Amino acid sequence: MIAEIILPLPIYGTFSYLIPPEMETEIQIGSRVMVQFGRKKYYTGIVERIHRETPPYEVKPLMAILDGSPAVRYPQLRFWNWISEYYLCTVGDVYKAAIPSGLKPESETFVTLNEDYGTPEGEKLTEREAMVMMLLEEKKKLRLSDIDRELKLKNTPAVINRLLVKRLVSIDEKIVEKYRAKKETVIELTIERGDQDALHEFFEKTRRSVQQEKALICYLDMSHWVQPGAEVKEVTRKELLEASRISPGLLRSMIDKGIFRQKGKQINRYNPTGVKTCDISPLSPVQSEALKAIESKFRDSQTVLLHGVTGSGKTEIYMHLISEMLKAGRQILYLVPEISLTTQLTDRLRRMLGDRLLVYHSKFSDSERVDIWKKMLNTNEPLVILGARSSVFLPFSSLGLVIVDEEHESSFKQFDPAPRYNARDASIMLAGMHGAKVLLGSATPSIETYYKALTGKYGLVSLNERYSGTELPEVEIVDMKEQRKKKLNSGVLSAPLKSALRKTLGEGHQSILFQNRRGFAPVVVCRECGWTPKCENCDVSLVYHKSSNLLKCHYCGFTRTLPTLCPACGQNSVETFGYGTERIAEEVHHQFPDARVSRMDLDTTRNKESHQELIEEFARHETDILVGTQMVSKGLDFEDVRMAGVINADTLLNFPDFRSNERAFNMLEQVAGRAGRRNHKGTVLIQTTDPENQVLDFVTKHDYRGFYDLEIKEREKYSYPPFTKVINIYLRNKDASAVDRAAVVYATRLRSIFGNRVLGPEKPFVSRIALWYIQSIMLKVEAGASMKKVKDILRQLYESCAQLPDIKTSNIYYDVDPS
DNA sequence: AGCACGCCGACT
DNA sequence: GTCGGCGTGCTC
Repeated sequence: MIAEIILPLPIYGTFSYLIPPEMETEIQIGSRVMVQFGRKKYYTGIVERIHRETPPYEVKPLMAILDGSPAVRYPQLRFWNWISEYYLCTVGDVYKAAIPSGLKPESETFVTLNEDYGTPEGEKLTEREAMVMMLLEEKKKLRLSDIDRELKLKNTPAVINRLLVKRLVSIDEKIVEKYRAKKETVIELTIERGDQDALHEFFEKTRRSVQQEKALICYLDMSHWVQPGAEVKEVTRKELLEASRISPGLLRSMIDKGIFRQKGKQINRYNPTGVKTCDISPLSPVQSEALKAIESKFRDSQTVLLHGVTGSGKTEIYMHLISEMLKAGRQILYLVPEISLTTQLTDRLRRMLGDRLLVYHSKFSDSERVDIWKKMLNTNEPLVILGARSSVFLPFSSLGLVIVDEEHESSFKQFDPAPRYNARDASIMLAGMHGAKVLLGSATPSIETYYKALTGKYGLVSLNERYSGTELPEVEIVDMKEQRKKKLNSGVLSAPLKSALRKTLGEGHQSILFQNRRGFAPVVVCRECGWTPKCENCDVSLVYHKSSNLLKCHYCGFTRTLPTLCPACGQNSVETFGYGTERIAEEVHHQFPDARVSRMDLDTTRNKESHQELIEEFARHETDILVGTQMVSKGLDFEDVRMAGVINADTLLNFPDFRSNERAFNMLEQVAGRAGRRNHKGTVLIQTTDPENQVLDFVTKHDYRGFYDLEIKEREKYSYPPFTKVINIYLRNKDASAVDRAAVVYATRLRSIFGNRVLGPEKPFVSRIALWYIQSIMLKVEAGASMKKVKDILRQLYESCAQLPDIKTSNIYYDVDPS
């Protein structure tokens, strides 16, 4: 029998392996298997299909089946295939993204120094061989990939092969296990429960030591040992040490005395220990009406859009729906943008759900993710998964409901690497496979979603009233041209923004300032000759970061120092211009020396906790003014925030693509939503040089519908989604002119099939990233057209062009439904 | 994506 | 000759 195996590679199709007879009974669809691929590599693959058609080539046997039962459920495999077809990538790409790497160990080549041989005197080594030997003498054993990285050599395998022939090194191919089960030490008494005499004896033994007695009492208390009827509760070493405040040495001596014994126990990381759950708060009349409406719409539509203004209490409605679905015994997927996975939301859900809540996102360690995966595989219980985009891949057993909060968020779309999927749309497909319902929630629904809701494809429920009856914030547009003319602004802060900050500060409230740019100064230029620092790998200018005194590339991470003398003309005339969050925070601090100013952007939230810490500090009102990027516009709901300022709306409004208006409107509405929650009307100030811009007008009036009506006309007029489907085709090459030629050829061929549905080729916004030159072609197909046909044509076209000179050396990839 | 293989120019 | 760089093709 033959098994078709999905491997974690960007190659189309599956690979056939022979199932050894002894594995025939054990193997199942979805099983994890270890296979040899090529001469030396071993990969973990997934069984997609089992059949008896012997292929016309030689097949290798499966090495092993890794688990007793499948690690991937059947509906998931269907889902993977759908993603790979719809988003035009390989199933291997989907597999790579879907499963935590701890579940897919693979082999690595290790190189060891051959001690017996040493370095023979007469033997001549080439320069590169000598370098490898030097490194090995220091480290003895290295991964092949480490040698590559350390020495920055090319073609390392060739060097290693020669050393191998000279018998100076040996290599071995080892399968590296990345998952570590978490172990915990549990403490228990060495006696039977109920043996009063023995217990008494223990007290005698510890009588001379206050500390030891304390430890014993503490244990008895924590384990409910002497409570009649109560079950003995497990006490971990850590808990006991913490509660009794005894030293580890003391515990050790009690173990030696034979009072306690300790044992290791594998635990699951996800387990929140014993959280008490409490009832959910009742809904307001408006909310219950909305809930009823949602439930009734679910009768005819799989997907319902809940359009509710900020602060209308959508979360409470979600909670009631979740509770109902749990009662029905089904699982719930609650999708949120990564950034809104704050403790605020998690704690709230935890209080209601206790350990029926599992949280899953990218800041978790891989082993933690494996634990959640395993937990879900081993259970059919009703559970709630709260997670970011990638949680659509978890092994649900019976999904009953998907909630996509902030459904308009572009971060639900993955852009790089493949699979370039949209978790919102994918989750709707996934729900379909499980017979589940989907609730999309947003204050500013995406144009596509709202269109589907208005045309009846989705059910629509609107919540127009804020829960507490708070009015929406007052928005003021500040004309920066006028400010500049009248010389009213100092730096980036206009007079009205400054006075609003002062007023808010004076009243003891908090403010948020939004600027969509990190770093100190985005423009660095030589006053004399116009030289400006560029990234060596990308087609972008470097941004000056003051705290590290470095010029940084925001695309590939390249850095260099800020030169004191201009590298082009040698003059002492390099200057920085423009404002990033770092500089704004500095300026605000300068203007308001008594205010506590904090900054929240990618640079200040690099590690797992710092994002949380900044938010908590802000929540405790230890910060008066918070300056930040996108991050400050999401999931920060604090009562004390009365003012939100947008430093510069221009970049937002002038972005060169069809979603620019939508993005700007959503962004600004969202920033506005931060100001004035619960009974207090807030103020929003938007600085711009284009105060007449229509988008701003709609933001001022908080008029989503007005914005939508205008935008949908534009989309129709210029044939953009939802009236068409967009597929962006990217070509990548390290050679700039080759990629240009390839793109022209490709676009010409596309045009001969699709006519004026093809736009481009053109250089994307950033036309070179990490040494790759990029060209893009846009394909717009009528919404009603058969996507299967389109995709078949694209695949055929690719195959017919693949051997053409410049295309052959280029990489081609697709972005379906770009965001 | 790796990885091997084979071609080609540079250099002893 | 040998070394190192790089393009090409294959992997069940």
